[in-house]
Parts: sequence; structure tokens; C-alpha cells
Amino acid sequence: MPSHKWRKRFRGSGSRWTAPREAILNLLSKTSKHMSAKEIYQALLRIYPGIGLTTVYRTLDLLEKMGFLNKIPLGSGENKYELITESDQTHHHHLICTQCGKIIDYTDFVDEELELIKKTEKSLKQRHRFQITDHNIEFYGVCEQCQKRR
Amino acid sequence: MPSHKWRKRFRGSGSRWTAPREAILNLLSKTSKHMSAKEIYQALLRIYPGIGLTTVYRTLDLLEKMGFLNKIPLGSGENKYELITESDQTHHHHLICTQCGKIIDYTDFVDEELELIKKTEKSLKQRHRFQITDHNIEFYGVCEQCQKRR
DNA sequence: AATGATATTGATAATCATTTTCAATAACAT
DNA sequence: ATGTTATTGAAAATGATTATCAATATCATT
Repeated sequence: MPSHKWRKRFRGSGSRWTAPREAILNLLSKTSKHMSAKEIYQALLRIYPGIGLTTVYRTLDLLEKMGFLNKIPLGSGENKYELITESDQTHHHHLICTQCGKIIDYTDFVDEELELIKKTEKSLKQRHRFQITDHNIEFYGVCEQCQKRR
Repeated sequence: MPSHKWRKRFRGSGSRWTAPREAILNLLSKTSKHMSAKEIYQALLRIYPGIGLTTVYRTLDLLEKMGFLNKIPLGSGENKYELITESDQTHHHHLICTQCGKIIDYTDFVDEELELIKKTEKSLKQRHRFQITDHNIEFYGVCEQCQKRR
């Protein structure tokens, strides 16, 4: 999504379009996904010296509330973030390494998964009176590198 | 699982069977699942005055390492814990309220889900060379009470 | 039952990620 | 250009979890 589109969305929600926000969105759009707040902050320091970690957190919160960002909690108390791209074809699930925290997206079998999810959501809505808004499917394991490392 | 069974498992792994550990396991076995460390601590204070929060954390860690406990990260940095009961028939997935953090287990459709999971695990192992050890399927939404509350 | 090696405990302090606070600054509708 | 007010960054505060450490409890061995 080009900058001027982002700008519009921000203005539309009563927020301002600022240099730090543009820098953060540029980074998230270009770089590989699944970064922690600190990782984002450190990467930004190179292209935007003086940016504050606080601002990174605030922007991530904002993006999450606007629905453009997914927050993925690791067990450690740390979160990782990924931008939700506009085309929904990128819907994916996660593969998380329990050793190093690396997250890999996968899209294999998602069609079958999505069908099941739809069914399950419907049933859960009826049985438990939950208003389902989202889901999270992740597999845990040890990645190739960490397997070699031991 | 009765106390003497737990005792055996603890001894078997080189750990000792102590009063705090017994109290924690008693609580987790009896009480409804999905408590945070603090909730567990506060509930224990009534039946075991003087127990330390540190001990609660340590016991939870130990139980997790021994494979008897699931740690469920909420987005907030807080974790909830649930005992894994011996019969595997209790395998379930989660329904998490994004307003109040309440977690509900569901077992509906798990058969279908499990079949899909097996397939997916196999594929992921091959394609991404991950050694899969576990999975996590959760649905997010707003529970009945929180729906009324607004 | 007493002993000794060492695992465990609880209190306190430390860590780590994330939030608040607040005065200074920047965005943008007018 | 100007004024309102959202945003920023630094520093302090928070909240969950972990490390430290001396005192205690477990339990295999005697």
C-alpha cells in the first residue's frame, strides 16, 4: 500500500500522518514480517535516528486498532507484529520455533483449513454465544537451524 | 490424578514432592482451569498461608517442562495455565474473549480438526523442515457477558 | 530414628516488555 | 500564517516473570 493511501486512512480515523509513522509503515511493508517492537525500533534507528521506542509501540497499537496489524504473543511475554496486507490472498497461519522464536508463515492447505474454520466458527457462535472476530492457528516446533544447533 | 501418582512422577524426574507443590496441584486439579499465576497464588493463600508467588511460578514452570501443563499467552503479557489431564479425550481448543480474557474450552468438531492437523503437520514437516511438537488453535471473540456489558 | 547432601522455599531485588506522564513539537483545518 | 490539539521522545512507572540467596525441608542412606 503506497504512502498516500496510508495517509488517507490515518486522516480518516482522526489521526495525523507523521514522519515516524511513515517510517514505521515503510519498514513493515518492505522488511520481512514478524518483528518485535525492539527489532522494529533498532532497524528504524538507522534510517530515522532519534525515533523513540515509545512511538514505535504507540504506532503499533494504533495500527492494530485500525485493523492493519496482527499482534502475535510468544510465550515469553514478548510480542511480534505483522502487517496485514490488503489482498486477502495472503491469509496464512504460523509455524513458530520454540527455541529461537522465529515465525514462518505457511499457506499450504489453507483452503481446507479455512473451510473447517468457517464451520467451526458457526458452531461456536451457536453453542457458546461468542461473537467470533478472529482466529489463530499455529504450530510449534523446532526449526531446521535449531535442530542442527544442538 | 491422585497425589501419590504425582509424587511418583516428581520423584521420577529427580524432583521432590513438597507441600506447596501438592497444594498447587490440588488446586489446579479441582478448580476450573485457565488461571493466571496471580490467581493461583491468591486462591492458594486461603488454604496455604505463607506460600510464595515465586514458588507458584517455579512449580508452573516445572509442570510445563514435565509436560503436564499448558501455558496460554494472552496478548497482554500475562499467561494463563491449564493442567493437561491424563486421558487424552480432553484434547480441546480455545475460545478467548478479547474483552475480559476469559478462556473457554471447546471440543466440538475436534475430530475433524485433528484429522486436518495431522495432515498439515506432515506437510509442514516436509516443506519447512520443522520438527513439529505441538499446535495451538484458538478463536477470538466477545463472550456473551461482555456483549451485554456494552 | 538420625545424618547429610542437595532440592526447594519465600523474601527481596532484578529484568524485560510495555505503558504513563509530561513538556516540547509538529500536523493541518481554518 | 495561526491556533488547536494530536504526536513525539525522554524518563519514570507498571506488571508479569525471573534471579539471588540464606534458611529450610526432603529423602536416600545409614
